[in-house]
Formats: sequence, C-alpha cells, structure tokens
Amino acid sequence: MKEMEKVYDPHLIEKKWYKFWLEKELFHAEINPQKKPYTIVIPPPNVTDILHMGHVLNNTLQDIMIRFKKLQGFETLWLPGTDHAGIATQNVVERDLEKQDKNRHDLGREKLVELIWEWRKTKGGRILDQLKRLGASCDWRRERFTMDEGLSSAVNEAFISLYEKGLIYRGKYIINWCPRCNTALSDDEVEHEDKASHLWFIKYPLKDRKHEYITVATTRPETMLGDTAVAVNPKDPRFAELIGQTLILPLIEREIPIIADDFVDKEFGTGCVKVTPSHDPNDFDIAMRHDLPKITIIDENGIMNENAGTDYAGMDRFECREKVIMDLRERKLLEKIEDYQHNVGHCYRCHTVIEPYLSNQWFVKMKPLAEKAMKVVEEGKIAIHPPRYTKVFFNWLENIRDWCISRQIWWGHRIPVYYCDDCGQIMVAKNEPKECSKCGSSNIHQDPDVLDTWFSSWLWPFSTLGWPEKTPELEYFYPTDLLVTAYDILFFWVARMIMGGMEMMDEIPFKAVYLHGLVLDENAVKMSKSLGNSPDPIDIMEKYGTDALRFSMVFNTPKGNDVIYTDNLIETGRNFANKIWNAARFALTNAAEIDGLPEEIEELTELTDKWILHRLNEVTKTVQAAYDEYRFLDVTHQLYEFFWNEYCAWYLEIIKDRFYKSEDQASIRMAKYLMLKVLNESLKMLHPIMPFITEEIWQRVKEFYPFENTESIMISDFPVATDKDSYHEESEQMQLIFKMITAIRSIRKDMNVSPSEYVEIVIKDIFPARCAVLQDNRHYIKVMAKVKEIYIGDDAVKPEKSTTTVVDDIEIYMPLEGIIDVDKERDRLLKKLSKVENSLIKCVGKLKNDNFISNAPADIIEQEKERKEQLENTIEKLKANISFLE
RNA sequence: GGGUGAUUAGCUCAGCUGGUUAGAGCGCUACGUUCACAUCGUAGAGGUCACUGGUUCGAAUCCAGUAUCACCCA
Repeated sequence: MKEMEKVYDPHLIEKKWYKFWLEKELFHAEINPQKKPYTIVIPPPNVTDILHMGHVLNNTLQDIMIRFKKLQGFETLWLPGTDHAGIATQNVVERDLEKQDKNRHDLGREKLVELIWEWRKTKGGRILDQLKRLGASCDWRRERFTMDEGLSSAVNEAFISLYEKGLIYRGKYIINWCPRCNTALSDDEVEHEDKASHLWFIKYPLKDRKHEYITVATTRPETMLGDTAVAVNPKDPRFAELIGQTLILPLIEREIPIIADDFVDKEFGTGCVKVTPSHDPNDFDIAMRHDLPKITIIDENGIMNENAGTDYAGMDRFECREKVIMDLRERKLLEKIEDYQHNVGHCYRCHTVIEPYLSNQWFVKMKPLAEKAMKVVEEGKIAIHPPRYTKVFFNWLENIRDWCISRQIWWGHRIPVYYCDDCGQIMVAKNEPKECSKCGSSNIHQDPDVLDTWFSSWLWPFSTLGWPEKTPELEYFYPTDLLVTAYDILFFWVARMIMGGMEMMDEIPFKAVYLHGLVLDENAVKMSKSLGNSPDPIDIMEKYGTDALRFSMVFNTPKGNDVIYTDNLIETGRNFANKIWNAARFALTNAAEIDGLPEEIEELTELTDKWILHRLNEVTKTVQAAYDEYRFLDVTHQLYEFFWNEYCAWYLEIIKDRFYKSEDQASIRMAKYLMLKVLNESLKMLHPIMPFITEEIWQRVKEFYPFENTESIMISDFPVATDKDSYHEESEQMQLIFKMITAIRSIRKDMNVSPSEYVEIVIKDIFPARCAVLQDNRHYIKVMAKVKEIYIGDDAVKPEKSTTTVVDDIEIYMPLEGIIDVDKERDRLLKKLSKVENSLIKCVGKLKNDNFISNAPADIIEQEKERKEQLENTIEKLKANISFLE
C-alpha cells in the first residue's frame, strides 16, 4: 500500500480524481432503457459569471443529488450550460469599447454582435471550468448555451406558438426603462429600494378663479412638465365642485382639466393627484380611462426633451428636478416640503434609477399561463421544498402581470417579427419572409429588438434536450427530476419554467424544486460584487480543500435558509477530512498487518462488534432518508457524529486492544472486517458530499476489502439498511458500558489522577442481569478507563478511602492512594444529589396526577415508573455515600 | 399596505407528526505530546427554548395575541 501522509493534503488528489472521472466518462449519461433516469438541468450561470459562494452552494447541492442517485443505480444526467445574459454581456463588451472611445453605434449591430461572440469564445463561460474544480459531475458532452442554434430555434418556436395562440401581443404601454442600458426591463428585473426623499406640495392655479389654486403632492416634481390633468376622488366632498374646472399648469402654462377617478386615495397627500400619463403607470391607466393626451417629456437617456419646455429641455432628469423646485419656489407655488420614504426602482444590472417610460413593447399574457402552473403545484405534481415557498409561489402567481419581453439591445434572440414597410403588415415567422403576405411588397424589415434572456431560460429544461425536435433524449430524460436554485429566482425563473413546460410540452419541467438560501458574510449581509464581501471560492478550495468547502457549506446551511460564511466554518470541514484521512490511515495500516478477512459475518462474539453493526445500520437508514428528503444538513450531521464520535472515538479505540494484545485470530479478523466495512460504507455515504477524499481512500480500501468490483466509488452502490432491528439490545448494553467508562474517566479527572496511571475500580450493581453484562464486558472498561483491577458484583463493598459516583443506580468506587478531600467529595455528591432529586420531584408529580395516569399512553406511564424507581435508587445510594463521609 | 419567515448555550444553528436529563459546530475551562489524527484526545462549564395567554394529563414543539428582526411583493 502507498504510504499515507500524516495530514490530509487535498491538492494533488483532487486534480487526479477529477481527471480520472472524466477519462472514464463517469459523468456521461446515455439513454439506457435498463435503468431509470435521474435528471437535473443546471441553473445556467451567465456567460459573464465567475464563481461565487452562491454558485458553490447551489452546485454542491446538485452534485450531491446526482452522485447520490448514481450510487443508487440511476442513469443520472446533470446537464450543464450557460445563458447569454443579454444586458450583462453586452455591457461587458460595451465597456471595453468605451475604453477605446467607441460606442456600439460606431460599430453597428452586426459588428457588435460579432464582437460579443468573440468575447464569449475567449472569455465567456469561465465559471464552467471553475465548477469542475468544485467536483461537479456534469455531463460536459451535453453542455448547452442559450444562443446555440438549437436553443435559438426553441425560442423562435415558443414565440411563434404563443403569438399564434394570442398569448403574445405588442402594445404601447408604460414599462420599466433603464436610461443607462437603454432598454426595457420586466417588472421583476427592477429592484426596489427604500429611500429617504420628500413630498413636494405644489400649487396649481385655477384658470377661472384668479388667486385660487389646488395643491398636489408629488415625489417627482420634474414630471409636472408632462402633466395633462389633476385627478381627485369622485367621492371626495372637498373637491366635488371643482371637477371639470380647468387649471393652469405652472411653468408650462398649459391648460389641464380636473377629473374624477376612483384610483385617487383621499388620504394620500392633499387628495389631489397630478396625472403624468407618459411617466407613471398609474397615471397612464387614468389617462386611458379619461382619454387624456400623453406627453413624453423625458427621453430614453433620462434627459428632458423639447416637450419639457425650453427652460428645461436638455437637462438631466434629476438636475431638472432641482430647477423645477427652484422655479416653483420663486413663483411662490411651492406650498411645503415633507420628508417621505419611498420605494425607488433600480435596474438590477446597473443600479440606475428606473424611468417609467411609454413605449412600444412586446408582452406575454401571463394569466392563462399562471393558471396552469398553479394547477400542477396545487395537484402536487411538482413538489416545492421547503414547502413554505409554495405559498409564496401562489401569492405571486395570483397577482401576476403581463411580462414585457422585448429588449432594446443587440445581443440576444432577435424577435421573429417582420414588418412590411409599405402596408404595415406584421408577419411572425421563423425565417424572414420574401414578400409581404398582404401586399406582396418586398420592403420588409425585422423587429430590431431582442427577447428578454429569461425568454430562453424558461425553455431550458426541454430546449437543452432537443425541443422543438422530438428527440430520444427528450423522451427519456424529460421531465427532469429536480431543480435546485436559490429562492431569489423563484419568480424570475422557476415559476416561468413551469409555465413554459406546461405551455410548450404540456408536461411539468421537473418533479421537484429545491430552494436553498443565500450566502451571507459574517455580518449577515448578502454577498455581492459591489460590496466586495465575497471571498473567492477558488482561494478557499486552495487553502482548505474542495471537500472541506463542500462539507462545511452543507453542514452549516439550514434547509431553505441563508448561510453565514466565515473562514472558521470551513475549518470544520477541513478537520473532518483530516479525521477521515487518519481513521483510514489507521484502518489500512492495521488491515495490512493482518491476514485474511472472514467471508461474511459469522456469529459475532464481541459486544462492541454487535453495537457498531447496529449503529451502522441505523445511520444508514437515517442518512438515506435524509438524502431522499433533501435534508442535507441532517446527512452531514449524522455522518459526522457517527464517524467521529462512534466509529473513531469508540470503535477504533476499543479494537486496538484486540489488534495489539489478543491471541484470538478469528476475533481479530472480525474486527478488521468490521473496521473496513464501516469505513467503506461511511465513505460511500459521504461520497456525494466529499467526492475527492472518499474516492482516494476507497481506492485504497478496495485492496483489502475485496467485495468491491467497480472502478470508482462513484459507481459503486449506496449502502442498504436492513429493516430488522438486529442487535438493538446489545447496543443498549454497549451504551451502558460507555456510560461506566465516561463516569470513571470523570472521577479520575475530578480526583486529579494522572491520565497515564492505572486505577482500581469496584462496581456495585444489585440487578443480576445488568451486573452480568458489566461482568462479561469488563475488559472494555479496563482498557478504555485505564483500570488495572476491577470488581463487579451486588456484594461489592466500598473500599476504605475511596471516591464514589453513582451512574443511574450503579455505584462506582475508586480507591485512592492518598487522603480523600472529604469536603470536595461531599460537594460533588451533594450537587449530583440535588440534580437527581429535582428530576424525581418532577417524575413523582406526574405519577401522582390522576389525569396523567388515566390519559397518558401505557408505555409512557411505564417508562415514567421505571424512571422513578431508578431515581429513587440513585438517591438512596448517593445519600448512603454522603453519610459515609460524615 | 399585502405576503412569508425568524426569535433555543457567548456566536451560527439542529430539534420531523406534542412525552428527551433540550442537542451540534465554533468559542470557553482544566488536564494530556500513549505507537491514526494537537486539523488531536479526555473531562467539563454554559440554556427560565423572545414575551403573554390558551388547548392538553403533558408544550421549545399546537393555537391566538404582543414585541423585535429579516426577506419578498406593491
């Protein structure tokens, strides 16, 4: 066997095994009718992305499920890829252009798109290589990109079919406009932020009553230049007689009417609302109802245009606000200013303040799609984990609004709509028509806009498998099994994929959704590029190892909740990896020195062997269930506890005695067999979480444990627990022995007995059966508690000058060489006594309660009675020993 | 304004369908360099489970309300 270093060093090992897995094509999935498929499509990162902690969590969880299912014998496909991220990617390349003092218009559309493809080829998709570093078992041969030919064709197909069903329409509406990106955004691409601002109260004079005016309150005074009315609530008696009157809009001196509309909230501000149809969605709706003119005063760059009047045209919108306020004040038309908190929308890509903007855009009608999506979740066809997000999902879908899908950028899927320049005919088609379908003209141009990137993402689960072609892959792998993503894109993506799947495939896109939390920094602030509070995961992997990172993330991530990252969190994983390494080092070294393994488990003689087998079976059961239910935190905690505190701390320690001192070869072989069995099965259960170290050790275990015949742990088999409750009783007996050992160690410590010194122990237990168990297994106590002589019996007598402890109702005496500190001893026992007495009071209280006796289940009452007896015995013994000290 | 959640040890969090002596990791204290591991071992300290009511024989767990915080939507 190759020598194992004293400390686990992940560096070489990780690269070696990833290469090995790739070479053996273990990540590749093929259509295999013999096996059941298990499919996950990756949430495609942006081509511009580099790996951050959120990706680490997200992809670790996916890899865990894929590896777990692979171990269970499924044909697993984890389909990777990236998304073209329209705005973000174009931004990156445009910034490069800026450095050369150029803009996209200098280049023109074709050149720019060419340049972006070039960027994508050379610099894009770096994150996929970083995922390899993380150990991701993606089928790289099936990598997809949302701008691939196939996926582009899927986008066209989807657009056309929705258009033909009447679910896509074009119209002039107020949309969210980013003046910096120069494009429309959908509602959920806008991030709202509470900002301290003001409410400005502005006087609008009445035309026919000199010196009379009404006051409106606004958060955006500059938009008054585009006002075309003032609205009041029809039920508001204060203004009833003013309805129909005409106002003179200050600064612009335009005549505008006072109208009545139910939308107006009587309580807000003055109860009079200025109406700016071109720059506010609510005002737009009012204008539609009252047929008001719509005057656009801000252009697509956020600059005031000629409609704003000569004083303001050409000014930036925020600069203009200042001037409008100044001018109003000068004319004594500014009544007052109040502090006001309001929610300002920002572009999620560049954080510029969004401008509600009136323009021609394409929309998807969402109501009919949302209904289908709600139905499949309602019926349980798609399970959302954790389930509480189901409510959030419904709440959003019930209030859904139409989806603006056109973007005024060049990088993306161009809208498959063509216009006839002569007759205005609109044609929707996969390829550019030669002539107008109405007038036959050949003067045709395509819509210049591209589609929202999410318009291709929502097709991802099936477009990546070949749709709209009817491919065998689609037939075999679809619907996918699980989607893993952070809860923050539940609406952006998850909900839309369900709609897309139902609409295009008439089938759910995945059977389950697992939503995890976000990664926060040590101050519980969301990590972000702009704050610079996100460590580079590659550095962490470099420093601690990939398995350590993966394990620690999962070990500390509550289901569906956020995880707070600190470096010392990763130490847990690193230390655990080292523990596994060293346990293996011990096991393999000892395995090498002993000849032969038993063929199978023969009759077990050692209690500790029965115990560890029982525990292994129990842990296998709970771990498997935890994986099945996506309780990854439980998986890691169970395995950590079992491996460290049971296998290493007890089992390995106990069998050392057999290895070094026993003459019984059969017993030694059995210990060796079990030592390797538990190690082997632990490795398999840990493999989905810590793929590298488990592979490295498993390959070594294989040499001694000839029951494995695959070339990688990845494709071995997940341990199977038996249902029969074997060795349950023996396991309880072993627990008692452990308790005795711990108690002895504890009094040794209390009495300052040197750790290397062997002591004598006398144990008095009046129950014959239990006493026999202690008798039969005294060798464990001797070895583990450093005991040279031990007497166990119901006739045991407390030796002179000895210290005492009572465990359950068993007395343990430890004779001491010197003089006992009587006071200290008494304090110790009194403290213990008071604890036990308190427990007894509670216990007796319950049993005295008639209601308890008549209502509680029999086994609970029985349990309580037994407990009472034991507590009483314990108290009696403690008291006797205390009085002995008097 | 609407919605969803959180409040358990110094810190970060487990605790599933009500019955435990309420757990873990990190941190802390004491002791220990024994032949797998000091990225370790052994022992230990530390909690009126936010608050107030209710349901129940029995509540950290179920219900209602209060307070504080967080996130999402408008």
